[in-house]
Amino acid sequence: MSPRTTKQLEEIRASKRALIMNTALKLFAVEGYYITSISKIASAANISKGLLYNYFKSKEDLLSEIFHLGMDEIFKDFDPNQDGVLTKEELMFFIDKTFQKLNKNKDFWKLYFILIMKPSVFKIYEKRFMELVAPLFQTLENYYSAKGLKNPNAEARLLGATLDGVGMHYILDPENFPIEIVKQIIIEKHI
Amino acid sequence: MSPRTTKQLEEIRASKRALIMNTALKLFAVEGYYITSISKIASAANISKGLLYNYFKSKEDLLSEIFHLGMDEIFKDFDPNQDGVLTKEELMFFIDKTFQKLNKNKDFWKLYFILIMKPSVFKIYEKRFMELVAPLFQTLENYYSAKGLKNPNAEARLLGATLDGVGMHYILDPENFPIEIVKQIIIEKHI
Amino acid sequence: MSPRTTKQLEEIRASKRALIMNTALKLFAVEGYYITSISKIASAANISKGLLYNYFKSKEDLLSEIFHLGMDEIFKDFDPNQDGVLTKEELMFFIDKTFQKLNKNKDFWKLYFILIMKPSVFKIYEKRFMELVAPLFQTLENYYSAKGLKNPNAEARLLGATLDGVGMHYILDPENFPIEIVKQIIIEKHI
Amino acid sequence: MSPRTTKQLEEIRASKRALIMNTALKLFAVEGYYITSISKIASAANISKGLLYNYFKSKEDLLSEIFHLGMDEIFKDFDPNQDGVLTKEELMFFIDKTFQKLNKNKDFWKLYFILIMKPSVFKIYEKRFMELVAPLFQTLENYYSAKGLKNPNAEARLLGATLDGVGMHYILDPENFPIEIVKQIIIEKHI
DNA sequence: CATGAATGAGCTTTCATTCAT
DNA sequence: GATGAATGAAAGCTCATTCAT
Repeated sequence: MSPRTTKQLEEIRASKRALIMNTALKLFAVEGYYITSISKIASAANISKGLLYNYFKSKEDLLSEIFHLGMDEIFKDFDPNQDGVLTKEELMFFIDKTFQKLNKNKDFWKLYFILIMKPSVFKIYEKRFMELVAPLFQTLENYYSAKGLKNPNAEARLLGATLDGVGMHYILDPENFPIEIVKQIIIEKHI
Repeated sequence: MSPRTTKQLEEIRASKRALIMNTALKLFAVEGYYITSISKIASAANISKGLLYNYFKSKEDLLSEIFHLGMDEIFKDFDPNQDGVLTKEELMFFIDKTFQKLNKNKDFWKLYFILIMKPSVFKIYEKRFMELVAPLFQTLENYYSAKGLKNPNAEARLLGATLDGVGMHYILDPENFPIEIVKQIIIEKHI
Repeated sequence: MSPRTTKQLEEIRASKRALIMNTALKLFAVEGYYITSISKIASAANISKGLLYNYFKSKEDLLSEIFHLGMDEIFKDFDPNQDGVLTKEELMFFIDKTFQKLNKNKDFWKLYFILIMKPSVFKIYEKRFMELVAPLFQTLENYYSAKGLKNPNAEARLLGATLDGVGMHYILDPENFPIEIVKQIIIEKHI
Repeated sequence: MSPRTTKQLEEIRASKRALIMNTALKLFAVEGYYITSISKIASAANISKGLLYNYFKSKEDLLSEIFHLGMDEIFKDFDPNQDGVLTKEELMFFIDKTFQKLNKNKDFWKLYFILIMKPSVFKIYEKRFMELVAPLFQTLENYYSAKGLKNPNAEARLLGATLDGVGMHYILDPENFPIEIVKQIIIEKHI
């Protein structure tokens, strides 16, 4: 009789939004962004095409929302006390956490690797990406600097690249990649 | 006015084929595979769309040919004497060579990173890829084994992943990435 | 807390109906009929899309209602005593009144000119339109006939067309069109 | 065997372009611009949708091309010796010619009246339109000025508006509108 | 060998309309 | 009376591919 309350509506919107984003994330990661049509997403989420556009302005917007949300979630707890100082234990914890996240969000990371290489798309995310990643690199650099290494910046860059490379290889072939031992070796070499 | 000899015709075909492939490689790397239309490739190569189909049976085929040729070229001299034994000097040379190639073929490597992550596409190339890469990994593993390391396979995998990660980061931001110093550190850490 | 009386409800309905029609008229005139979506009208009128359909059974129906109401209002006082006889003063008054109305209802007249040319739409309104306009033309014809002119019908038709043409030009460029002087000339030429 | 000559291609392009424009003009005039879908145009012209986009960048572009070509053709011989001086005979000739053109290009004129009132569209054509029409009005003004009339500009504007109004009414109801007699009366009143 | 007009399937997107609440 | 989530048909447009020349 009476219209739904604001709270009800918000719940509907939030849960449907999440449904669409999760469905799309999976498809984007498994099939690729261009291959995945709006129709496919809609029917996989059991909604109409039209409704999707009620939640997202465009296909690109949907991608962008997924990516930003993912980045925020992934990076949010890499920011423990923000003092910029890293102990040996903290760095070990950081690396450990990285691998845990990789395991828990394979779909997102697959999308991340796909997107990060997409020329036209990377520019859109570059700024946000740099904002999130820059402090991380700085902290790492400080760590290596305090350790007395000659090229702390290069060491930090190398660790970042190594983690990305390992992530890529692991995601491409999760069954055969010796992820645990590799993690140990990284800790030995880079701490 | 005499008809072209078979040899001349073959030369024309070969050079036109190369022209198309190089044009497409550049566009694929810079703009992306889906964005790049056959029309664009044809007009960038100053030929007609029809002619392109005279050389490649589909857009996907063109991509595949580029990728395979690239892979073959890139990997062909990583196979020096095939004895499977690597000295310290040879490994250093190998790493050095890897970075040189990265620099000389940025377009190809960009395409390589894009494609390798594309789920639907990777499967097509997986076999050939593994054939090319497997002996490399084996040789590396032997090297680390001979060196007495505990986990030679993981060490080999890690070096591969590290090189890929560095390649990715370097290609994304060639101006700022300290490629030379990173190379030195890799040599220190992994040899 | 007592339920609203029937009369109150009727008032609410009437005023909301008018609100929707005025909002839509403005948007139709300024943006065009097809461009203006139901959503836009609803949000401009601060109501829900659903409610709009409580008052009008379709977009076309809304347009039709606006147009009919406008026509009725515009033409209602062109029918003073219905005796079909027009004095010179009455004709001057008529022309004057026409221009006044043009000024007061520019939005409606713009819509009128747009719609009158729309083939598919004109047929819908043609009958009502003719019913309203025919007596006017008849009266004008009688006037010219009484004045002894050779082609009273053509004179009446010409005056009608002239007023429409002037209306169009005035609405397209209200700042520069010398409406007052033009009115005087029309009076001179056509009375 | 050999590809078509440039001349052949030009002929194909020109005739197909004209076919599309004529088909679209008719449909736009009879059904309206928005109602007429690209599919309808294509199938009325017996070509595929895709081919239409080979000749026109967009639906709007097609409309624009039709309108501009029409305007140019219509106005091109209203520019006899460009001396800006009009004799009584020339003005009569001008009015006569106007009505002839109206008759020969009813479809175009219908489209013209539809478009000229379309808010969003008129702005696109305004400039070209003004360039074509302004000298005409100037010449008319000079004529009335030379005749010693008090308000030559308003007289010119009125004649323009009258011709447009008559055009509109005639097009809306060609069978019943006494076009010939009306023309005579206009000549009497405005010359 | 070479051309580009032509096709048509399939894409993203819009929007009038419905209906459970 | 009032809401807005949901639908689905249809729109404009793109593009890999074909084929007559």
